Amino acid sequence: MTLGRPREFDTEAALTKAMRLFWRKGYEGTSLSDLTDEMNITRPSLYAAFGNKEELFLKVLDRYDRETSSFIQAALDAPSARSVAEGLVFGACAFHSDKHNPAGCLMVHGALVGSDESVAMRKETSLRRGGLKDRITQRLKQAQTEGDLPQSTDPAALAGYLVAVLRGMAVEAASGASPADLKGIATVAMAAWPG
Amino acid sequence: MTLGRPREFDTEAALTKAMRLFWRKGYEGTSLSDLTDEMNITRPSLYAAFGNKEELFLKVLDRYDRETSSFIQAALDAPSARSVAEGLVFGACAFHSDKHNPAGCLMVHGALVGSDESVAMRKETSLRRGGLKDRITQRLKQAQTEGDLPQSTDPAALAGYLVAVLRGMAVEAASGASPADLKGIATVAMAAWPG
DNA sequence: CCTATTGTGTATCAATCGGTATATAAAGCT
DNA sequence: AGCTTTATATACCGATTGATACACAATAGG
Repeated sequence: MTLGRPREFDTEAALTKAMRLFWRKGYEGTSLSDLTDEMNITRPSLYAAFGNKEELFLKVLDRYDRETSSFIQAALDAPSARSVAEGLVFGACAFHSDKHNPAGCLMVHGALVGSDESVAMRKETSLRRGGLKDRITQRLKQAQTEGDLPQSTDPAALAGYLVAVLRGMAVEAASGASPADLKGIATVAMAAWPG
Repeated sequence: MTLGRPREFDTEAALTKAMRLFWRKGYEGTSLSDLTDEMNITRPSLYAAFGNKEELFLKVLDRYDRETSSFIQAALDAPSARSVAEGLVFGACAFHSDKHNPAGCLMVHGALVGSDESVAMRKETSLRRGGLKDRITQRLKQAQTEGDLPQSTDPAALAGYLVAVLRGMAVEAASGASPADLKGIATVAMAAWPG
C-alpha cells in the first residue's frame, strides 16, 4: 500500500483543531506554535502533511465551507424565497449559538485585516464571501421565475441585505451576543422581507 | 512656555496617520515599523509621545469615536426614531463610501480577533461596540416615551438589529462593496422598521 | 537482510516583533 | 555662559515569527 513510515496522527482530527484555532484567533493571530501545540504534532510533520501555513488555512476554509457552515446550503435548498431567508438568518442563530463552535465566523474575522503578508488569504476569504452572495442571488432569481418572489423586488439587493445581516450577526456573536440577542436580530431582519 | 526641546512633528497629524494604518491593517497587523514609517518619526519619539502601541491604539480609538465616526452622534440627535435609524444606516453608507476613509470600520475589524497578546485591545473595542448599542437603545426608549415609536416594539431588539446591520455593512465595505451595494443594504434594512 | 520511501524529533535559520539604553541636540530658565 | 528639561537618532535587546536541515525511526517491496 502506502510506502514509507505511516503517519502517527489523524489528519482530519488535526485539521479540525487547526480550524477551531484559526476561527478563534484569525489567520495572523494563530502562530505555528499555537497550531503544533493544539494539533499535538511537530513543525515538520505539519509542513509535510499540509504544505505550509497558507495551504493549511486554505484546507481549513474548504472544510469550513463544506461541513461546518453547511446550514447555508440547507437554507438555499428550502422551497420558497421566504423560507430560504429564514433558513439563513435563523440558521445563523443556531450556528452562532452552538457552544461547540468558536464565536463568530471564520470567513468574516479569520482574515478581514492584517499585515501585507496575509493579503492573499484575505483575498481568498473575500472571494468566498462574495461567492455566498452570488449563490443567494441566484436562488432568489430562481424564486422570482417560480413566482415565489415578487417581480418588483431586486434579488441582488435582497441577497446583499441578507449577507450583510449574516456578517453583522457574526460580528455580534464574536462580541459575545447571546442566543436571544441573535434571535432578536434575525426576527427584526425578517420584517424587511417582501410579501 | 514648555521646557525642553520642542517636538518636531505634529502629534495630531501623526495620530491621524496611525489611525488610518490601524484602520487598514488592524491592531496586530500594524507593526511599529509600519507606524514609524508612515508617521515619519523614530521609534523613541513614538514611545515618548504616545506611550506604547496599546496606548497609541487607545488614543486612536478615542479619536475615531469622537471625530471620524461622528455621523453616529449626528444620527442619534435626529428628531424621530425613524430618522435616527435612517441617519445611522444611510450615514454608514456615506461613511463607507468616502474615498478618504480606509475600507470598513476600525472598531469592527481593527481588533476582532488576534493572538493572546491583543486580548486587552479586543476587549476595549468590544466594550465600545456594546456602548453604541446601549446609546441607540436609550435613544429608542426616549422615542417610545415621546410617542415616536410604537409601544409594542422592543427598543433593545431594534437597536440590536441596527448595530448588526451597521456591522454587516462595515464587513461588506471592507470586502469591497460599492456605494450602490451599501445603499441597497440600507434601503432594504429600513423596510424592517416599524410604523 | 537491504534498499527505498516517508514520518518524526531536535535544533536551528534569518527576519521581524515590541520595546529601550545611550548619546546628542535644542529649547527655557537663571 | 551654564543648568535643566525634553526630543531625536542610532543601535540594540530578548522573544517570537514562519520555515528547514539534519539525523533517525518505521514501514513496504525486493
